[in-house]
Order: sequence, then structure tokens, then C-alpha cells
Amino acid sequence: MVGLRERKKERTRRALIEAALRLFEEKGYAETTLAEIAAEAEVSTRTFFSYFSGKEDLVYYDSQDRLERALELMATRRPEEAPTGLLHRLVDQSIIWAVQGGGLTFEEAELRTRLVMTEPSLQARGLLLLFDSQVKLAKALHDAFPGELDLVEAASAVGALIGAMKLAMMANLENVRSINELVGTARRAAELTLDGLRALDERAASRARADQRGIAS
Amino acid sequence: MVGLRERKKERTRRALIEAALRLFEEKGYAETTLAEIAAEAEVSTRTFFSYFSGKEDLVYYDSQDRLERALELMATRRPEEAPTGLLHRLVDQSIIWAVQGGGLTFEEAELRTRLVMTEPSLQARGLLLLFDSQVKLAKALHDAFPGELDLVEAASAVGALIGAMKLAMMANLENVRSINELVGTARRAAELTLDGLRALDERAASRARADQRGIAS
DNA sequence: CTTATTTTCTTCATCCATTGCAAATTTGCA
DNA sequence: TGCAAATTTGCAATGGATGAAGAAAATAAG
Repeated sequence: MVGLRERKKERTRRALIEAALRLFEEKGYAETTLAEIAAEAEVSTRTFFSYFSGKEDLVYYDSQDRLERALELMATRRPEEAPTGLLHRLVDQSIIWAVQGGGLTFEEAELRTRLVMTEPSLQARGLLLLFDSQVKLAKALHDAFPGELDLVEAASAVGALIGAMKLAMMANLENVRSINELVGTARRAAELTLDGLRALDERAASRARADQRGIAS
Repeated sequence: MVGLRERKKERTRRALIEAALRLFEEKGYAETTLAEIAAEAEVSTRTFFSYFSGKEDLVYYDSQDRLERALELMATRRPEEAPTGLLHRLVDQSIIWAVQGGGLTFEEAELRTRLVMTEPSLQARGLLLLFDSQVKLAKALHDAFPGELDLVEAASAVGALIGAMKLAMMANLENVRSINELVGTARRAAELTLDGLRALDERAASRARADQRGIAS
């Protein structure tokens, strides 16, 4: 099934990620050069770029995966489930994924969280990745409620939910001491926003009813 | 008041901005080097960096200004005004500022909008600037309603509002033909989200009443 | 108007991320 | 074992960013 080639590649990949995190911990993100990371992982600098498209993407190595799983979840709308119901499940599941931290040790995951919230270039790349994900999630939500939510409504819902969670976490950062408190902040922001979005549920439901009547007639 | 020094500096600043936009239009953002921009504006490459901290910041030269004006607006809460009332005024004013486009001609402003929505590095920097602004706006909202909105609520409100507007604009981009339609999308997202946030108004008002009673007793 | 002082600009050198290319190496398979 | 495909590597070049020192310009002083 998995030949030597694939196994070796995966090993190198992990080696690069772990070497990078180790060095970031020691000397800081900006102060660590790609040459050092590559040397630590025992590959050439050039090879680094056949594994990751850049220094930042190494840190977000699992974001594509996360997005795909989130999109899969968005395709599991249950009968009668309202938009906020589906979004609520998305929030719960995302928090679980976030807490597990993509196959990293607890220490590594914590370091990454710290880096991602403080290093400007990482913050910027993270926001871009998150934004692109949101666009796709919005389309997925729109598709999950055909004829019930238009694209602007779906995008507003996703943007509001994720926007609120993200900003609440960042703005409240100083009043938070543990990862658990950070999760708590995110959860509260999500509840608050989902409450506000219930009006959309009504709208979607009434459109669905109208649609039924249309088909029946 | 304004000596030769200041005037000259402002002229160079404008020259750099205009040279840059002209070149971006001709050859594209990524294909234009700082050396070319500097040459076009008749300064050395090194001087570019004493006017702007980087290639991206040139494009966002007016964002600091915008933020300051937005923060001023957030400090003008009227008696009895609810959180969503203040936020509604912020939305209206922001749209006005966005449409006037920071002292650029209509063509320049349009070019900038196009660049900012399509060039990944500009998108990323823009998202970072916007995010930092949101953190400050959240604190400003919190301060505008002392004892009525906690920081997480304020951040959720700001994050939801701006998150919804931004994502709705981006997700709906293909169905939009003019700047006016883009503004329409943003407005609809804002209405939708502000509607949902009215629950916060109630909560804030009841806390204010409780506070009054507390003081009265 | 001339000199001294402060501010700004330029030149030069350097670092580092990123990319293209061609040679060298490793792996999968016959 | 030997060949073809996939990978890795070294090398060179580009371009953004930054530090330092001296030249140039603007302003203040006399």
C-alpha cells in the first residue's frame, strides 16, 4: 500500500514541522531562518519548498484538512434542521478539532497557538486562510439550504459567527489564562451570535413551507 | 505652520502612491518592483521605506486615518442610544468613507478595490489591518457602554457585524456588477446582523436600569 | 547673506525568502 | 541488475527589507 517513498516523505514532513517548532520555541519565529529549519531536519533548503509553499504554510500545515472536514460536516444537514442548528454543530466540532491540535503534542499545539496569535505575518496568513475557508463554508451553507437561504444570508451567517468568535477571542486575550478559558470565550461569542441568527431560521423555514405549497399545487 | 519640508514630503508621498497605482495598473501588482515605483516617483528605493513600511502598506496608506475617525465616531454615543444604534451609524459612515475612497480619483479607487480583493498578499495585509481595527473598535464599543456591555459581548457584536459584511461582499462578488451593488450587499449583511444583535440592546438596557436602581438606592 | 544645525535622501552592503534550472540521487519495478 | 520516474540538491538570480554612514537640502541663528 504505502511504499518506502511515501513513508519517507511523511517522515521528512514531520521532521520539518518538528524542527521548525523547536527552533521557533528557542529563538522566535522571525529569527529562525528556513536554512536553519532545513538543516535541523537534515534536508536542503531547496527541499523545504517541495514540502511547504513557505515559512507560514508550515505552521498551518493542517488547515486544508480542517476545511475539508468542515465542508463535509456542512453537507450533513439533517431533516428539519435549521441553519443555526447546523452551524451549532459546526462550532462544536471545530472546537473539538482545535483542541486536539492536528497531531501535535500539547506543548507544540500551545506554542503554535501563541505564535499564531502574536506573529503578525502568521496572523495575516491565518486570517487569509480563515477567510478563504469562510467563503467556501458560506457556499456550503447556501447549498445545504437550497431555496431557503440566499448567498448573502448564508455568508452573513457564517461571517457573523466566525467573525464574532475570532474577535472575541482576540479582544479578550488578556483576561484569559488558559486554553480552556479561550475556548469558553469562543463558545460564549458563538451562543450570542447564533441567538441573533435565529431570525434567519424563521425566514428559511417559511420559504421552505412556501416551496412545499408550490410543489404541492 | 506648514514649511517647505512638510509640503515636499506630502508631494513625495502622493507621487509614490500615484506612481505605484499607475504601474500596478500597467503591469500588475506582483510584477511591479519597489525599484520601479521609486524610480517613477524620482526617489531612491531606500527612501520608499521612510514613507511606507512596505509594498502593501502603500496601498493601505489611509487605513490608520479611517480607524481614527471610526474610533471618534464610537465615542459619540447619544443618550439612550442602544448598541445597535451606534453600530448602525458606524456602518453608514464607513460606507460613505469607503465610497469617497481616500482622496483618490474614481479610477484609482476602483483599481485599488480590485487589487485589494484579488492579490493574496494585499488581501492578507488588509485582513490583518481590519482585524486590528476591529479589536480597537470592540474596546471602544465596550467603553461606550460602561457596565452595559462586557468585552466579549462588545467584541462579538463588532466581529459579527464586520465579519458578516466582509464575507457577504466577498462571497457574493461574482453576482455583482458595480460598486453600488457591492455596497448594497454590504448593507444587507449589516441589516441582517444588526437585527440579530438587538437582543444585546435589551440586555444592555436592563443592566443600565439595574445600575440606575443601584445608584438610586 | 553666511554658518551651524537638524532632517531627509542616497548609496552601499547585507540578510533572507522564494523560485527556476539542471545535475545528482533514490526508489519502484521489470 | 538496470532503467525510468520521482526526489533531492546545489547554484544562481530576483526582490523585499533593513542598517549605517555620508551627502544634500531645509531651517534656524547670527
